[in-house]
Amino acid sequence: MILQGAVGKAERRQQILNVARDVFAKRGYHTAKIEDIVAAASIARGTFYLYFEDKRAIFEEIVDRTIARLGMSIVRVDPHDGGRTVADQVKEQIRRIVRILLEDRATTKILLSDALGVDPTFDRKLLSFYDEMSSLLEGSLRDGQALGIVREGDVRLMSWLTMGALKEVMFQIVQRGAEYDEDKLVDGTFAYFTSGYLRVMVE
Amino acid sequence: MILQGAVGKAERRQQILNVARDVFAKRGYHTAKIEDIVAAASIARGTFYLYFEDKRAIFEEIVDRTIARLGMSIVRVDPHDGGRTVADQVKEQIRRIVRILLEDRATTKILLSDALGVDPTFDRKLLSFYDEMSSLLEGSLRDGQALGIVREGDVRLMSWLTMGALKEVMFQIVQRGAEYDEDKLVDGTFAYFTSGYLRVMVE
DNA sequence: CACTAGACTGACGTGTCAGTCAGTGACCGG
DNA sequence: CCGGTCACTGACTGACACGTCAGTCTAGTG
Repeated sequence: MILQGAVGKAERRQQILNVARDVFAKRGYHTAKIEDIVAAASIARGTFYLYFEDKRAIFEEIVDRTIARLGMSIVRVDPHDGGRTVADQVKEQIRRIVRILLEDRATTKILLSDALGVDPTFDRKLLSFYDEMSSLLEGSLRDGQALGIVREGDVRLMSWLTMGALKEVMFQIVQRGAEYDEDKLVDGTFAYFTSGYLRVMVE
Repeated sequence: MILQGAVGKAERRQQILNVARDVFAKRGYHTAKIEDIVAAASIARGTFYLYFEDKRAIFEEIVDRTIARLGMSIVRVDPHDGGRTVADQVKEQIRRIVRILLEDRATTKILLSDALGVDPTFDRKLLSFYDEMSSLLEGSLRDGQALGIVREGDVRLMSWLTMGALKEVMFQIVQRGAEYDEDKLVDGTFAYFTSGYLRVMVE
């Protein structure tokens, strides 16, 4: 049995990953130097490269993890679910997304402010993730329209508006390090989707 | 009277500015090299530096112009305006913003995808611009609540949701180079703000 | 034609970092 | 005690792109 000097391989890897996440969150991808990461992790420059291919690779791994979790969290709303109303299911959907994003604020900040513009290949990947999310949402909205629980109108536009609204709120919260009651957040957002906010005679 | 060889100083400056805007829009701030800009403008490296301090300066100038125009376009809604309903005024507000952003798509793309993460100082500037916009909106929403034309609820949250929704739509449109009928866009967005889209029993 | 102003040029010097690699010491099995 | 393995180190290298500046070219002027 081998007793590592200080830490095992997997632990070291995880440690570097965590430190790098914080550094990226604090300084942004381009401003963050490998030097900053290794200094913060108290390891030598070379050690970093024993665990990660290069700067981009570690960044990608950080972002990928959260993207994957977000992707997994999306569940199709089932209008015929006996126990739960559509409203509850939508709320739960919002809650799941909010939870994941607030759980690791550093990564969320990276995802929502720095991840775009790192590298053309990576950009495409991220954009297609958003596309996928958006398409899923569009599909749901179309189903909803068929069932009469979603207002008529351009579903693509609606899905963009919805994604953007959520993204911005999460960005603002992590950006400012603000605490926000999860229920208030979910309910407020749900109310927004349900009925907007402007109460004004039209026509 | 002096007749310049090919172009006057002001024209040259403007030419470089336009070319740089396109290059930034296409490649992103960090990927775009000064070399790309001067090549596209068919000028020498040195010439660039006769007109602009450095890369950051020209980028800032491009973004600043649009930010300033956006800032100027915001008009307070006046509920007691004889001729125009609140609804019309809000629609017009949306239309003004959409117009400015679609008028120069290249700059809009830069503003909404690359401008963050360029430089800590610049980041702060951009964030405080968004803050300002958001505060203005919050104020209007509060007024609206007092008048009973805006639903009760957290105005800060509402303003974030609103800004994000608009930003995302504009981003998607310029990102994809999609054509979108201005009226459909304005009406669709307005409808979203007015009444959301989910038609579902609550409680 | 000689001279000047100033717009323009592009080879060059320089700093910055990402990534490398020869070397060190700890530990282990024989 | 010795050879080997393994995690780790940090000085080093090379590429890249930024910004400069000595020099060119052209159009106006006397």
